[in-house]
Amino acid sequence: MSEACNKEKFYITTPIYYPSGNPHIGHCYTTVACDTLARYKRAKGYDVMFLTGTDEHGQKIEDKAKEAGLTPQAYVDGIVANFKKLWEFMGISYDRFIRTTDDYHVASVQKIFKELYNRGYIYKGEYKGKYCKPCESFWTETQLVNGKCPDCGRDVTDASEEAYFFRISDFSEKLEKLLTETDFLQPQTRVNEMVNNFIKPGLDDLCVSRTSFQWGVPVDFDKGHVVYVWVDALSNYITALGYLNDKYSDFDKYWPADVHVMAKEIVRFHSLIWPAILMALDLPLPKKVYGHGWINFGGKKMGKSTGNVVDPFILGERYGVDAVRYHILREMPFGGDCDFSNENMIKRINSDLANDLGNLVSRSVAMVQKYFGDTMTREFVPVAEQDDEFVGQVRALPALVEKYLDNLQFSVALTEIFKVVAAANKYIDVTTPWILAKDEANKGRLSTVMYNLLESIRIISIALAPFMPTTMPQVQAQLNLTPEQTAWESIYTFGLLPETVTVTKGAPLFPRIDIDKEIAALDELTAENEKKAAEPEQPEPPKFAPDPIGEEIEIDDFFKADLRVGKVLTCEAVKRSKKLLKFTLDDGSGVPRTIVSGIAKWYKPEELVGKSIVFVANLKPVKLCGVESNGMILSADNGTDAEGNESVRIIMVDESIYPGAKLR
RNA sequence: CGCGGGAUGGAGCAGCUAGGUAGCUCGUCGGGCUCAUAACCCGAAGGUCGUAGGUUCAAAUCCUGCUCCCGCAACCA
Repeated sequence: MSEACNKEKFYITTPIYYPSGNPHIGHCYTTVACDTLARYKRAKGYDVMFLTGTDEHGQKIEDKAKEAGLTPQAYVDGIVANFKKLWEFMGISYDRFIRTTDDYHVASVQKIFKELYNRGYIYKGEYKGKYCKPCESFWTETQLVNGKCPDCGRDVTDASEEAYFFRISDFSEKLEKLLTETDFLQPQTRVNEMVNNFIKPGLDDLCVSRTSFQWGVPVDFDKGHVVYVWVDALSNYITALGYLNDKYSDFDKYWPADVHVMAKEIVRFHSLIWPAILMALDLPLPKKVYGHGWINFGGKKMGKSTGNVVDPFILGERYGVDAVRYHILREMPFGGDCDFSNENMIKRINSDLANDLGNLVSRSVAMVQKYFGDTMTREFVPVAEQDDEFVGQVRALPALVEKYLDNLQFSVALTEIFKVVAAANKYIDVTTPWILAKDEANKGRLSTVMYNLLESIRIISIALAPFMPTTMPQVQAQLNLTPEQTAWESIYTFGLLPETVTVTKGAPLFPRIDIDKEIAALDELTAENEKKAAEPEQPEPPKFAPDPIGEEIEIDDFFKADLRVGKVLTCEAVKRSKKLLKFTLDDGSGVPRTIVSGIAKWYKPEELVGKSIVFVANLKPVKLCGVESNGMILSADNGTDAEGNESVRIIMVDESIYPGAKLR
């Protein structure tokens, strides 16, 4: 048996990110959290597999590539390179990077799909939707724009597309048990959401193949079908270990995953679909799925704080990668969301990293040098009432850190570590080394105090190393620690540091940041970026490309639609809806007509009252968000504005036209 | 009555599961120290714990109504 076989394994994954745009601070949070955990487990002696990667298929990528005038592959290659660059920059120690366009993954997915089919969990059915003939595209109801094809604006027809479905409904009882009776899904608060919203109403079988786009893994036994996201993306967690492929061969070693980490919006897929797929394949389930919160930028402070700089490259360059890693892990509470602002980040860096930690190391090392020269030998002179509490606190730290890290409570673990940093600063105050140094008779006591400080710094540096992998080795270098003295297990032994220590003063670990100057600099940076972003827009006149003219129709087709003029009597927002406005119209009939229209984004209700508009009068009524709508208000797609937001304007007509007048 | 989360001193949060002196960080003010990155240490001011009721000897904590925020879901006919 090789040594590796005796080690316990730890398999941790980030989601595979969707490279439809460049990586941002949110991607960083998940990945840094995983990296910290991976480093911690490695330090503890686990055989760690840390997987990350990219999910590169699907319609959206196909579209984005077309927009950019690239092939989908070329498009994703570019963005994936940026992801990899960022991870290198952030010090992410992933062991493997999977791309869903990797040959071995594609081949495995085809086998998995076939296997699910053979087992009877995937069946061919019909995917009902809307079809646009000229575009040969399928759309779901929700993709339609004003009931028309979002691509060309032409009418769509009810149609069904042949598609394969996964019988997730077969697993709903098992899934409910998994979620409610185990701690599979963390934090627990997410469980209710899953069970109430998805399992209790009944799980619909999942559409797992599409024919409406090509950029995906082909279903090898049915031409024209492409595997639709779920089976393709989720199975990366096993194909990357070599499941049904020859590229790797450590599936047996690492599966099941110890934890899948992700942001909360994709918890649903990982806690319902993924376990169901694994159940269907008769494979063990991951031990834990952890959904963390989001980094928001909403909470704008009073004052004129303009846009925040959140580009991780810029932040890392200005403040150091470790400071950024520290901040996001410290700020994000277990399970909840946090608000990101440059101001808070700088405050945090200054107070925690520069003032408390950096300064602690700096003053301690400086004192040793000043009072003993570079090398100090400890003479053991304890003073119980000064030392015991402090040393006890340092000794208690490792257990706390491990407890919280094992539970993915990064911010709490950091809080505990920094309590010890504060205690060390206080210890200096209580023991007053500068007074001891004045009397040669106190040299022994002084050496004990300094030793205790250095030893606490050693332990702190080990505890922080997974969080701040660049800076902590610098701390350890100042104490000239050996690998044995920085090994994780050495954290338990207060007093491992030899009696004779040599120190080497280094540069400040975290230079203090002048907050006002820095905010000003960042604002300038932001302004520049905004200018840059705005400039190229200006030379080009606001572009408006009318949609192509639709299919030829007979005049009778036109007269099928009964278009009328109506005067807006009242207009109000529909409750619990973001997009809808509810109109009552005078349509000439004497009875007010109610129409609901999705134009809340472009008009305020009050500005429409009294206007004369055109509506389709003989449209079949439907309920929208609980309100019955009798018709459709005509509006024009008016291109996109400078920021790329689409614009929609209502057709308004001459006030002199009577309500109820028919258009032709 | 779709599901869920939140409302605690100027700011950001903890405390609520198992009711009983309201705690932390930042900021402000005062003091101490001088080893240190104008850093560190101590102290003080500052809270009707969203609102109205209820249970209880006792409620930030349990129950009910309400208001406001935020996610998810739904919704652009």
